[in-house]
Amino acid sequence: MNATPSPTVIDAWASLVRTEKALVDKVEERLKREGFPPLDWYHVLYEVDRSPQGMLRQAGVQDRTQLAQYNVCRLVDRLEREGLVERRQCTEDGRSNVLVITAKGRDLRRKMWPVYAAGIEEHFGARLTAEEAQQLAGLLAKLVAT
Amino acid sequence: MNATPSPTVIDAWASLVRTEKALVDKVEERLKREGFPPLDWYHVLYEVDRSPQGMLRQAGVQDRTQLAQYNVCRLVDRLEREGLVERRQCTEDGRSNVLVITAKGRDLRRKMWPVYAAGIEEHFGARLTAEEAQQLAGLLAKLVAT
DNA sequence: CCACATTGATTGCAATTGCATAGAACCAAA
DNA sequence: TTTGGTTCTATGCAATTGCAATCAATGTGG
Repeated sequence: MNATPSPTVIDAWASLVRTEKALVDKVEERLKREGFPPLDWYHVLYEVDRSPQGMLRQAGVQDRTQLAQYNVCRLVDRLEREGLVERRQCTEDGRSNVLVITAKGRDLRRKMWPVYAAGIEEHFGARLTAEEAQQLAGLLAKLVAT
Repeated sequence: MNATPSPTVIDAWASLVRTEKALVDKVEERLKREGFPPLDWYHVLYEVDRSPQGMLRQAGVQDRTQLAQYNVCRLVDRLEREGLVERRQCTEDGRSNVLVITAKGRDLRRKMWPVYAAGIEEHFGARLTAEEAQQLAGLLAKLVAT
């Protein structure tokens, strides 16, 4: 049913996996070097922050970040412990939490961004033209079509 | 020194990170479903297997897989415990280990490949033409140039 | 309304990973 | 050949992740 992939495809796959890891490692390392928490913290804060009223259900975070449910749960534990988000009861669904970003959370996100951005630019943006970046995004988009 | 990336670049970056994770998760899930160990096991076995005489130093594994040094060490512990590779003293360098793949290791790798391959094909290969795959690999290659 | 499957969140326990360090072998320069 | 730096591997300990349940709230079909 599924034929074995062509060498071209295998090569492209390997490039994808290796390159992504190499780049993320470099970007993460920069964040760590500057004393910031891991990228996942940023991504969660970002998703909550950009949601209406700075609120988002845990399940929403899960969808947007692709983290496993129990990982979201425990990452939120940590964020909450640090005072970066709050968990509130959801009025519409008794099972859900609504996460609310705090001023401290917003502030951390704001401070992380320039460092994250510099990493993206150095290792990624600076190596592609605008057309190439678009082309890349276009190709990647084809891979997640439903 | 590092300007903030353009929206196009940020979008492409986000696509890269998200897409890679989504695809790897799907492929890993298939392996798990069929009772196989994680992808990293495969990658290590693969690298050792394809090296001359089925031997490779641990440091070589580290270079090729981009795993952290201590992770290679402990992953090799597990592989060794399962009888998939052996650690031997390196005759040329007293610090090094040489990993040797066993028959069992080769066998596992061989059995994992069709499952891995089917995952690559389903989630990746089948969604791209040969030209697109090449294009993608080309773009990714630009990102790791020294 | 009553099962019964589903969804959202949590948690105990085991496995893995990250961090910091150690220690041995090698290497290069004086 | 001694000193000091670097490479390669290993490990104790803490943090994170994965797995497999559990539990409560919803939703659904009869």
